[in-house]
Amino acid sequence: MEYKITQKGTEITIGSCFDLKNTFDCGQCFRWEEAEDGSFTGIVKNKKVRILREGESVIIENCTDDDYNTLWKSYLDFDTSYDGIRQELVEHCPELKCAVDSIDGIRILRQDPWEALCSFIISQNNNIPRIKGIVAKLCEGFGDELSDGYSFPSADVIAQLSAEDLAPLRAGFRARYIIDAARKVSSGQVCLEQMYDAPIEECRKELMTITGVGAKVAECTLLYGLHRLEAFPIDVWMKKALSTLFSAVEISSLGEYAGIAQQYIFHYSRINPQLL
DNA sequence: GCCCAGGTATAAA
DNA sequence: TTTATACATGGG
Repeated sequence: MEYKITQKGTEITIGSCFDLKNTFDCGQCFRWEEAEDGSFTGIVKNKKVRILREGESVIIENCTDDDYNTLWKSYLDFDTSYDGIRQELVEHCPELKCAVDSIDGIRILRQDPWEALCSFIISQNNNIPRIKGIVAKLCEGFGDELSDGYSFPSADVIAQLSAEDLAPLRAGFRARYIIDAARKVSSGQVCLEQMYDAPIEECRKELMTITGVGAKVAECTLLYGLHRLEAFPIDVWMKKALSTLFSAVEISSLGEYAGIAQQYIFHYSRINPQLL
């Protein structure tokens, strides 16, 4: 992806395959906030940036050449052609065309696996505004203080705490799940690092040894935290959407990009609730 | 007040 | 192995 450093920040010519709102506000992440002007501000690994679109360009403010190459390029997954994947999905599975066409510019971010695991534990039986609130309180309470904001606290830090220590988060029954996850990750009982390329069935099984991590949270962790694009959250809701909207689509036939297909199916059924 | 949130643990059928 | 319920909390 072509880029240049200007006085505005790092400027990347990307064309159409990056819609900020559809990417940062689709439920895959919980630490990006939209401003009135449509720009988004977020913190990743102790770095805070503001991102905006300007025509064919994406501008990342407060982003050095080094930050771009070592962090943001990967986080925003700029080496993956999402237009290509869309095309491939439709060719592979024409039934998906209406869903793929229903939303534009979604990218799957390469988030930190621990942050994704923790965030999706918090997300269970919860709504997005409150999930964001709990995650923010977790960072403010236990993350490192940065010049302007807080980092996401490490599993090692959370592992030292008890469920009572998390009471200020108002996370309810999820507090003990967060602690259990942190302790298993911190001790190495659950090794997130090796899940980038271990057989996905083994990864699922290992994640689900954590209390409070079921099929859905495990799948979201794999998809959003470990960039396993073949991961597919097969929950009750998605089964229903698939069977009513896409009876011809077999989950197994969605192949290596099932996780991305799922994003389109989810959005399509959201804007066509009468079909469910 | 009431319903619900891209769920999961636990206890019965 | 499949099917109900409780779960903590607060947004709409």
